[in-house]
Amino acid sequence: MKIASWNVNSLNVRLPQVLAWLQEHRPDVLALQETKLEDARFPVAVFEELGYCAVYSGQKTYNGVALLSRTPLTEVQIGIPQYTDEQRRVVAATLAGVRVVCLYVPNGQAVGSAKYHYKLEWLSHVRTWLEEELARHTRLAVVGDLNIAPEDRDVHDPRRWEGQVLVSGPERAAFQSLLDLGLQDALRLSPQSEGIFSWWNYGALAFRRNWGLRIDHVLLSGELARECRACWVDRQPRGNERPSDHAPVVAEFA
DNA sequence: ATGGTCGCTGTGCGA
Repeated sequence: MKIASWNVNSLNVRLPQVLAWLQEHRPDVLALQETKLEDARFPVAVFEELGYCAVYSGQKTYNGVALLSRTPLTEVQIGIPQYTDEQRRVVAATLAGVRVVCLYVPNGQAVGSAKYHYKLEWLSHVRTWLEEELARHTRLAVVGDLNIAPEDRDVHDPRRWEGQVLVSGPERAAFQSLLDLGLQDALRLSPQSEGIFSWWNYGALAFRRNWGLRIDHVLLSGELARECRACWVDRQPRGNERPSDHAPVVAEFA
């Protein structure tokens, strides 16, 4: 079993890259964020040709999430239950006995801004919901663009970033509160080299010099964490022509 | 080095 997540920053632009990546890596499930596509425009048929079914929740211009799976998706959940949010940022489904929650956490723009407060409120609603999801599903994976670099080692230049959005204390506390539910950061389950990031600013030098942040994550329930054999960031697509600013994160299971 | 770039829109905004 292989679970992957990728913020594609427009599925319309990135579709050829996503198709190529799916064919090369054949994950059982790929979670997408920032599809920026209304549901009527989601390219279901193209994915079906590759053997993937899809569930999606999108909107024009902003946000948009999807799950692509090689096996049928059941118990589909769009959005956070009991939290009204017009922004399309959440889709969850069950496949092959695994519950997968795909999140596109708000960016937050700047510490103290209205969008920052929305981010923290949104995360607290996610936490409440995931607590219930964990009670219902012992095999749970929470994946996506969480827009939080949880530790200084997830930041290329921690001093420069100190206190900024994506690394601020309240955001990191919100991330920790998800771990406190009993979720584990898959990438940190085994020893890692330094400088593993999943996002690099657009611009000629950022990726080449590895000026990045690790803000895309795979979080696993205890049962799935025990089955996890490896977790890595695939930097290859970030070097494509017209890349997304994010790279895929992949977790492999026994 | 967090926009010096993108994507989508529409002459600006969000990331």
